[in-house]
Amino acid sequence: MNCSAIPLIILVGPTAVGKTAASIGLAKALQGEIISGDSMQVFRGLDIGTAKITAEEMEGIPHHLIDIKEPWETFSAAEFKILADNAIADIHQRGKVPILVGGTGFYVNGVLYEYHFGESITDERYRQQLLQYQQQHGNEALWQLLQQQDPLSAQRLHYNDSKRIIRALEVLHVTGTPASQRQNTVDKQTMRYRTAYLGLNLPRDILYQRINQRVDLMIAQGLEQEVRQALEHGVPADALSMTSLGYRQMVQYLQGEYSLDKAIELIKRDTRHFAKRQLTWFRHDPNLQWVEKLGKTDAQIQAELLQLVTQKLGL
RNA sequence: GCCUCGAUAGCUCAGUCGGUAGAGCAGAGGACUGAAAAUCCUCGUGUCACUGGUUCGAUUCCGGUUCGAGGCA
Repeated sequence: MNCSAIPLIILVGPTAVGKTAASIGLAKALQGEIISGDSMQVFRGLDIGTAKITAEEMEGIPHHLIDIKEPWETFSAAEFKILADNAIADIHQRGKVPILVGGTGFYVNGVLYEYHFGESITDERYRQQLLQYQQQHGNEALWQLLQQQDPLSAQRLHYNDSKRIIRALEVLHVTGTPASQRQNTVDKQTMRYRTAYLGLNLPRDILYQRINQRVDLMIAQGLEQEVRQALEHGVPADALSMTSLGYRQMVQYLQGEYSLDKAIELIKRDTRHFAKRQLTWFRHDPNLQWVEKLGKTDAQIQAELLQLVTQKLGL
């Protein structure tokens, strides 16, 4: 699909860096609409723990791909790509500027670059079988299975990365072709849209401080109650949405695995780890232009972002 | 005041029968093709509290000092 004529702004950055606030400024200045590029804000009812933007904070700017799934449903990068493409086309047709904002690097890449996800291919039962096999025979035996059936994929995957090994086996099982053959090599020279790709960043220690503070704020806002309600409303404790930061630890706390203090500490730590992984993902993208927030006012940051957009897209 | 125990990585601690040290956590770097807030890989960091002594050599043994914990008066 060639959409390369459509202009797109993408704003990324680690969690808690301040993407949300910055995105509103951009949208206002550019007649934009926002598409959330976030794997967890798609779930209804998960507001506090995902730091979801509130109606007031939106300031009238339309937001897409937030609250589109129930918390017991699943979601994927491939589905995100389809929905995001549709939203971008729709926004563009109405004469507005699409702005993709989020921290899920994999989702962003699916929209930005040509990833061949293919048709829907999952087989829950086969996955369960493999999981059982893994529990009985261990990680290396599972890897051996892949080594026999798709040596190329096996070579790329560490034998402990059982999640990806299971996926590779599943792909082969369902489609009959090895994952290594279905996957294309991504050419980062070619972006699918006419894109201004921007990243917001802060020095690590300041970012970590903000994360710690934000977790405290989430607790004060009633994260515990939000998780309790989700569970009461029938969201399984092992649902995809409950594996995310904040929810996973709260569920374990509520199940009596450890104290609330311990849960808070773990949420902070795991969120710091997450921010670090996000940085690793974004850092190596040749198309991403960084804006350092340190020592600048919101207005200065805004001006800098706008300047980069103008430079790139001529908007 | 006396006695006992402790002082080793940012934190919690292990260890060296004398040859300058190691785990976990924190932290750093990396991977990522339909679970990605997931999953996985790699990696340091030290005046071994201070100060004398014994010794070829002391973080390790002995003495003293400081700090901390407990006990006895």
